[in-house]
This record gives sequence, C-alpha cells and structure tokens, in this order.
Amino acid sequence: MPSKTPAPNGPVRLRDVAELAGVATGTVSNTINHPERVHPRTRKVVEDAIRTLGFVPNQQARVLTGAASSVIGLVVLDVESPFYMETAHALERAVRESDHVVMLCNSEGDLERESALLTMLAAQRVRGALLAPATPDPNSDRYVHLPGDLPVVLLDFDGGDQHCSVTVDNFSGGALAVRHLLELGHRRIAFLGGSPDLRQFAQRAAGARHAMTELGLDPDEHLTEISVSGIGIRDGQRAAELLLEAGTPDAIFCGNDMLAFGAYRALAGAGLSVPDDIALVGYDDIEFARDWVVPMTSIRQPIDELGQIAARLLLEHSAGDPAHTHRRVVLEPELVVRRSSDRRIDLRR
Amino acid sequence: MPSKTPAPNGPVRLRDVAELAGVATGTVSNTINHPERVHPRTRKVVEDAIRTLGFVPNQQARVLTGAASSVIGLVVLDVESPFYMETAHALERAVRESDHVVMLCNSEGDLERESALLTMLAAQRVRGALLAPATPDPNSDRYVHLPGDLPVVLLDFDGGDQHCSVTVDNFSGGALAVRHLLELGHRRIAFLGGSPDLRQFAQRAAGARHAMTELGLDPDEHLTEISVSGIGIRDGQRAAELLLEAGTPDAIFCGNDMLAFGAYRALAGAGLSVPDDIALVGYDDIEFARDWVVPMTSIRQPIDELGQIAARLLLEHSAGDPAHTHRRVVLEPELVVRRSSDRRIDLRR
DNA sequence: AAACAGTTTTGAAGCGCTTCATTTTCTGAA
DNA sequence: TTCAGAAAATGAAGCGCTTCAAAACTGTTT
Repeated sequence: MPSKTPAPNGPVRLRDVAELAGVATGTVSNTINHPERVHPRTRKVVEDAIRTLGFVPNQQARVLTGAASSVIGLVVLDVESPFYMETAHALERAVRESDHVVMLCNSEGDLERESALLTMLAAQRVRGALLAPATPDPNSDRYVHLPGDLPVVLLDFDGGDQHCSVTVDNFSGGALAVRHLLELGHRRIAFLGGSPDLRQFAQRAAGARHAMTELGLDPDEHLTEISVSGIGIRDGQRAAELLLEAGTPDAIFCGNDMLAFGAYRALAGAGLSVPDDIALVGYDDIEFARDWVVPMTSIRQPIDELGQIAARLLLEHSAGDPAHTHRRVVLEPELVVRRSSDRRIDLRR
Repeated sequence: MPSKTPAPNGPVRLRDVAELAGVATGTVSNTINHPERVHPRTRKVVEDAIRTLGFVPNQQARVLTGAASSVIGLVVLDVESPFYMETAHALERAVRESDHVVMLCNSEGDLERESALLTMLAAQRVRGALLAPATPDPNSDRYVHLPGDLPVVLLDFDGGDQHCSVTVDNFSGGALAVRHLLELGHRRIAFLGGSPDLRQFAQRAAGARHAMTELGLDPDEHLTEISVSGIGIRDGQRAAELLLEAGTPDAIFCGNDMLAFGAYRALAGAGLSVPDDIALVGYDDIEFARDWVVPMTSIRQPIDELGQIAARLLLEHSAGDPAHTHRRVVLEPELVVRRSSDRRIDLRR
C-alpha cells in the first residue's frame, strides 16, 4: 500500500526526510532552521535521515515562503573586459561572508538586452542587482523605473536620488594623469580616448583639460584629443599610429589600459622608446598594466572598495528598511607611477 | 471593505493582475503561457493590467510548479583567468538562444568551496551545472555523487561514464607546439609549465615529449622541463630567468599564455630578441596573445565549440530523458602561428 | 494523584504560480 | 427559438517549504 508519497522520483523532498525519520515536516524544518528548538535525540535522527537521503532543501520553495534570496545579480557591459571582471571578483569576495552568490550577466552594451536581464533578475526575485548601465547618456532616466521594483545599486553611473550609486571620479582621474605628466615636464600631451559619448571617457578628458588650465596652460594648444570607436588594443594601436603621423607628442594619456597597450605597440613599431621618447599613461590599472613589457603607469580604480561598498549598499537597501535613503558614494582614483612614464623607475616594477 | 488581497505591499502578484483585470487567476496565467487559449478581447484586458501594474511573474513559484529553471551554473577555478572568462562568455552565447542565463561561480581552486557552490546550485534547483573541477587528480571520484543529483557536465576533465564531459586534448596540443618548433629547426627546447600536478600541464608536457620521440629525438636530451607554482606573468618571468641562467635554449614552449608573456619579459630583459634569438610559444590563445608586443604563437583551444557542445550536452542531459547516456567529447586544439615563433610573419599580425 | 509550567512535536495554512476538471458562454445549425 | 458542440473562463488543488497555534509530552510541586 503506497504511503502518501506521490512520486519518489525527482529530488528528495523535506517530506521524504520526515517520513524516514518518523517525524513531522515541521520538525525537519526546525532541525534545519532552528536546531535549538528540537530535542537533541530527535535532531540526531533527522540529521541522519538528511544525510542518508542526501537532502538539499529547495531554495525556491524557501524564498517563496518569505526568505530573502541569496543571489545578487551583476549586469555589466562586457564580461571580457578585465575591469569588469575584477569588479565582479571583488563583489563576489565582498558578499561571500554573508553567504550570497553573484549571478553575472552580460549586457554587451545593448540596452534591449540590459532590460531583458533586469527583468529576468526581477523574475528570479534575486536579492538585488548591481548595474553598470549601458546608456552613454549620463542623464538618462531609463533607470527610474525598474522591472518589479528590483533593488538596484548603480555602478559607475550617478543615480541621482532615485538609486544608490557608487562611482569612481573620472574627472579627478583624468586630472591626476595629466598633472603627473605636466610635472614631469611634458607639454605636448595627447589624450587617446574611446568613443567620446561614453560618459567615462568624456569625464576623463575633461579632467585632463582641467589639469592643464590649472597650471595656466591652454588645453587647445597643449592637449590633442583623439577618439576611437573601440576600446581594445587594436583600436589603441590604430589611433596612436594616426596620431604619430601628425607629429610625436611628449606623452600620451589613454582612456584605458587596453588602449595604452595598443599605443605602446604603435610606438614600438615606429621605433620610439617608452618612456625615453614618449611617456605613456593608461587608466584602470588592470593586472596586465603592472606586467606589461614596460610596466604601465595607470590610474587605479579602487575596485575592491567599490565592490565592498556596492555590496553593502545593496544589502542594506534590499533589507527592506523603509527608512532607507539612496546614497551616492564617489571614490577617488589613484595614480600608480611605473616605468612607462618615468624612466627612473626600475624596469621590473 | 478590504477585498481578499492580504497585503498590497511587496511585488505585484498574479492575483493582483487578475483582480484589476476582473478575471480569474487561471486566465492571467493562460494569457501569459498559452495566449491562444484566451479570447483576444480578454487577452487585451489582461495584458493592459499586466502593463499598468508592471507585473513580473515570480520565477521561483513557476519553477516550483514544475517548470524547468532557466539558470545554468558554471563553476570555474578562477574567474580572472582569461581562459575561463572566454569560456564563460562562449557558454553564455551558446545558451542565450534558449533563453537561459549563466550563473558564474568561482571555486578559487578550493575543493571545499567547490562543494559548497555545487550544493548551492542544487539548492537553487538550477537547470544544471558546468564544472571545471578543482581537483588535480584526474582519477578523483569526488564527482561521482553530486548534491541533490544536480545534472552536471564536466569541463576539461574526463568524467568517465559517470558524467558527460567536454575536454580539449592537452596531449595533442603539447605535441602540436613542439612539432612546430622542431620543424622550424629548433633542437634545444624548454617546456615551462605550471605546477606539475595540474592535469593540464602534465598532459601538455607529455605531448611535448611525445612529439620529440616521434622524430627520433630523445626528450631527456632535447627537452628541459621546468615548472612553476603559479600560472601568472610574474611566475613565467621568474621561471624563464632561472632557465636562462642555465643557458639559452632555442625555444620555449609555455604551458599557458600568461607564462609565455612572463617569459617574454625575461627574454627582453636579458636583451634577447623574440623570435630572432629564441622562439616562444604559448597555450590557450587568449585575446592578449594576438596583441602582445610580439604577437604570440599559441595553441588555441576551441572555446566557442567547447561552450556550445557543453551547453548542448547539459540541456540534453537535464531535459530528463531517461535514455540519456553520458558522453565524452574530446576537442582538438589548433596551432596558431604568429611572429613569436616565426620571423617570416608580419609583426603586426 | 492532580495541577502546573515548561519543553517538544505536530500538522494545517499559506507563499505565487500552473494545471486541469468543471462550469459558463458563445456559435451556428436545426 | 432551441440545442449540441466548441470555446472560454473558472477556481481549487498542489508544487516544497516555513510558520505558528495547538496538542502532546516531559518533569516538578503540591
């Protein structure tokens, strides 16, 4: 005579454990979630049953009964970009201790896809999402309403008072780089940035201009700006080649490290030595920068801190505290001087 | 007089939509999942209600009622390794069309953590998981029993007849590289591999030896093997420096591209030219290989294919077909010749 | 032996959805 | 106008879990 068990196939259910242990389902649930409430003797029996059956509680069912999800979504523009990967990793480390996992999603810079992913995350009822927006428009209001009121923290994008956000000051970073080059005595500087309507690049360029003005130099005269559509090594190389045709500057400041690597290739190809003939500065300080053939001076984004703060904001926000107010945190980048801009520095570093 | 709605807080529920549209819950469910079953007029009303309320169905509840999850887990050793990232990306592309998303998890090479992640994925009742095992032991049986019978496909690890697996033939790749170097006339070759008890490196080294024997050369005489604990640029550099102290070989074959980049730095630092003084071959053909200062000859792993096949196997396996039998697919790597081993090739490529 | 105050255990209700046997409504032919 | 059959809409049951009021046990005190 079959018991109440409808079908013994599929994964083991809590009820199966209860049956084997000879207790009620509530007791099994309690030994898992409130062990102190159940008698040690019973607890032992239940735990044994769990082990013999290899029971793994269905998280979906749990969440359905009100438990908070332990999944955090992260939507980035490009999973292959070292910067975003390092961010993902930092975030993961940050949420690890609170037993959360990161679900990494790739919007590929496509707004449609970005929306689809956010909806998907909302449908999964994840705890919340970190979003590095794909919009180039810094004032876009497309993030005001998010599907199924997903708790969101924006990365590298100012959320106004609609959302929490964590950004790194690009303007300040651009200024940092150019100030450094000016201090070294360079006067003809080129800024090699990605597509000019990507927020980050525009802000870095503005910072670069500011650093010049600050010292009483006219940017129009001393700063050549050149922009590329892509942001990869190839793009940097091509742009730098173009730049060289119009004359050799004293220094090139690139909008990111990949572009700087490309510029390096162009310079090496033209027989120019870095840093002897020309100084080179990148941005992001990805791992490769340190280990590039000539170690690359770069602007470091405080990625670990960014991950930690973003995680904290998100967990706080998604805890459902009605008193929560949106906060924006702006982090300061840091100049890391290496050989590519300063010949006094050991080649190895 | 309050209606049956218990609490209008939290996300919008299907029932809220039904109420607003003035229909039964079943009808709302049908307009979402079986639109053809509901009258166009009603459908319109319901769809409007969905839109005004911004309803996003709770995926957890859906899965609970038997729908297959749309999440696929991917557990890798190192999320910052370009090889795994490219794999993750390829996998993502592969499952995109079937509307699945990838949940990327980082085991950091830690067996404990790997287990924890697999349990977590089982608890989430994901559709299945791709696993790049952290065990160095190729015969480990720790993957025989997985938590909550999670459907799993192993990556880069032979699953025997317990699991499906997709691997790339490391032996063959090692042979490919060394054969290439021998054909170019090099006779004193060094193999610079990562920790010798990482399966992949051991197999590549074996392949290298085989290629020598094949040509009647004694590996003991012509092949110097040197291993490093790490697998990063720094490690490669240090190892190559050590190697140079004992004399300069004709060519260095590195167990991965990062090591090769490091070796390049060491060579450049010692004033040796690649490829004129010494040839260099990497492994994995990550994106950087093509764009390294001297474009790097490398062994390409067919990552796209790997992602596609793995995805297909997993979806098939997790479809629950009882007739499913575990398959192992072995992919062949490919030699990509670039400047670092062959001076006849244009510097730019 | 009865009364009491814990301490454990129980099991039904409910989370948001889908399914499906029923009921209701519509359609067109008789 | 009636009625069979198709089409559409209904709503209760159930997915696996947690919760919580109620029931069933302790053991201690009169």
